[in-house]
Amino acid sequence: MTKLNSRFRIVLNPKRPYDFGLTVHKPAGWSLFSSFEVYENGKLWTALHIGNRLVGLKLHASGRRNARDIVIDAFTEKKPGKVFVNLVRGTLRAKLSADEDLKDFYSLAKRDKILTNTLKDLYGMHSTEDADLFSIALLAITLQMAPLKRSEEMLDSLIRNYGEVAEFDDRKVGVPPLPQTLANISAKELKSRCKLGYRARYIVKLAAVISRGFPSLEELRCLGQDEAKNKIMTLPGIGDYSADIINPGGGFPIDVWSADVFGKLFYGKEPKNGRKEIKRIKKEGVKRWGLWSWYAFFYVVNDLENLSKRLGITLRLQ
DNA sequence: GCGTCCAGGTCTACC
DNA sequence: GGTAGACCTGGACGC
Repeated sequence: MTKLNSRFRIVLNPKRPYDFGLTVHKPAGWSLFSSFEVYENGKLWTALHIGNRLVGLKLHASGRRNARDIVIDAFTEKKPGKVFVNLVRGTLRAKLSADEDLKDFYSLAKRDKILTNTLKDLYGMHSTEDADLFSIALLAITLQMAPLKRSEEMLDSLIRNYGEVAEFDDRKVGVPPLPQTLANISAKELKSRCKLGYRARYIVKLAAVISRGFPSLEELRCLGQDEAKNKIMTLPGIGDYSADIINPGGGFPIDVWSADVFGKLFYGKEPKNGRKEIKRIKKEGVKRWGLWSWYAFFYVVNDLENLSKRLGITLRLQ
């Protein structure tokens, strides 16, 4: 448990449209930085590592509905200097996509029979960047070959057993372990303590590779979508699907579940064998939405219930 | 209660 | 370059 008693405030003025609630607390239940974060009455308490320091965050929106700022109270163990405050500001500005312009995506979505149905519910929702490469890679690996409930149990167990707890503002938020922590744990121990199965050896190898030095999410973003994906796929246990989840440049991560969803949306029926149809459905999505494929995926899976009603089809929820 | 099947992929060996 | 088979665990299902 790390007590974070020093506090400073950052205010971000995001590019409009920007819906704070939808962006930091996605309708599909995706967390911003940690599965242990808390969202109550329009406020989010979360935590992550920035520049090797644990930082607790309390975020809320302020101002008129169409001109709202993001107000962030940041908590650290020791009083930060000006350089660190600027680092936190820049990091959060990027991770919260405060400078992102969605004009081209909305222009595409308004002309698309599927996406146009999502705009009413999700207008102003931005995709956000995960806390760090290792955190999102852990999520991707625990999602492999497991129902969502089991994936959540594996990830929660990793955080409870090996993660850190940030205590600030009368809240406690667990954050995923650092790669250097898991690089020194045996796969056997990890497997039995966190019920990870064969994924344990991937995670230990992955932790070793990242802790020895690997481009950060920020650096991968600068490489461009294809080059970043090729680089990410060199990581142990990370294949095509997981790389599309991790890639900060975006991807179209189709697995068996989403193959059912997009199969219905594209062809009107669920594929008979989802696993065999993944390639075809992925190709269709990328052809249809191009550079905005990730955003299209993101808007569809966060609006399944409403899409089901509007299109008159049953889309399997997560 | 017990056995079998299989799930929101990836890797490896083999052809 | 393509593909079958192995890989953990736990819930669903049939008996």
